Amino acid sequence: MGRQPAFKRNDVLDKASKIFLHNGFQRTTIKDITKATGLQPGSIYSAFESKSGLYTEVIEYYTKRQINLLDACAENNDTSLAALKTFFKMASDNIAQQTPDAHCLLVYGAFEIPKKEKELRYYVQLKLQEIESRIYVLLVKAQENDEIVCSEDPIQLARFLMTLMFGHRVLAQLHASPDTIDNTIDRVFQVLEFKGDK
Amino acid sequence: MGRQPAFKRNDVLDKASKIFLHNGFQRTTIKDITKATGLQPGSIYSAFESKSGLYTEVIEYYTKRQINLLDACAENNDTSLAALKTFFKMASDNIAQQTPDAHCLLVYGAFEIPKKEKELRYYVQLKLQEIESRIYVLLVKAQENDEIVCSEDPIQLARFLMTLMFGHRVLAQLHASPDTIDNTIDRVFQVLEFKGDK
DNA sequence: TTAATAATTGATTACACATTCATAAATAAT
DNA sequence: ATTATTTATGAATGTGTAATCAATTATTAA
Repeated sequence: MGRQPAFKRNDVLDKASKIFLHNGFQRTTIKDITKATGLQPGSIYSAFESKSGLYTEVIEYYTKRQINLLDACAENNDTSLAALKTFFKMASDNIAQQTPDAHCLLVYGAFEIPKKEKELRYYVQLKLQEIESRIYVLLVKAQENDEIVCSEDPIQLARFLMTLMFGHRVLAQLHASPDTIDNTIDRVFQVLEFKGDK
Repeated sequence: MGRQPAFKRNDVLDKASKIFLHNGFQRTTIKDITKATGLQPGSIYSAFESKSGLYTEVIEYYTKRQINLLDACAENNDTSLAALKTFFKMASDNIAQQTPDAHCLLVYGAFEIPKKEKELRYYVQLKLQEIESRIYVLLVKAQENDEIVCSEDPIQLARFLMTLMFGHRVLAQLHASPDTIDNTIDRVFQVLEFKGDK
């Protein structure tokens, strides 16, 4: 009973995520959201409570998509190592090509969400850890199959890969050249693959 | 002729840099600056023209200090490799200890300066390149003295180190654990030192 | 002393923006 | 049809803040 919502929640999240990804949390205005979605402020507030509330759901939506991407890599590659390489290569291609996906909502948020928005900041951390733990799982599998060096702690390796990815997200903001990015990736996987002596 | 300024420019820059480092460009208000410096808005505007103008000078001031740090490392270490290690270890200690210097004004700015502030963003890029080129010089020296692997392009190595540092600055925002940071550094210098087989 | 110049003061202005709310419109149960 | 319930509308509100400016104070040259 009652009037039907005139929008699909995921549509709004999708459009909002694109805007947040481009302008960040602070510099995205409700007006931007209304323009992109065709909704009025009141509708947005009744559906998401606040700008922070909307952002929280966008983060959830975004992270799900990233994890789906990682899962797809795991399915479509023969080895876990290949899956990881594909995942990182995809990200770096986006950065090199300066597509909208060059940026990461979570890394962006880590810098940009106001300090007083404690829950929001915490949530970002949580979501990055979710991604890290998926990478960890792939690394463990890769070690079990002797695809990568086994003497290293996979927890530390996962954090190393995350750190690399973070660095790339900074490069994305700086419009770094494609070869800088590729080169860095190659170097890091050398570490994993134990090929210091190439 | 005319009244004397009641402040030393560098004092203002120093105090402002601490605030910008903590709150970023966007969330630092002129009121914050007036509180920290004891100056009134009018004085700040007549001295620095605008918030962006002040920020620009702060960036210059900050970068000079970073480069002085790097130069000091070069002087106080026997080898260029040791100098680089010391420099990165210093930064990572700040991150691990969560000191104010855990954050980098330039990396922070890369994410956070509004896109329309084109000159400011460009300036940040420029300053990061200045730091990169100092690191490049040290890497070339290290190669000349066979301290690190010679088969690699020192330009790419410098960018690799910068990327690592960028990643660390993200970790700083996320309150990463000290051992995560140290571990990552060790791993990267393994690459430089060619010790895949430790 | 006086005039010319420069810096300081801080209230004021103008604007951007998150959020609200009274009113209107749609939907479903009775 | 009527009523109850939910959603949509968009103008209005309140707040925070970058920037301004007329009045004031200090400094120096003549």
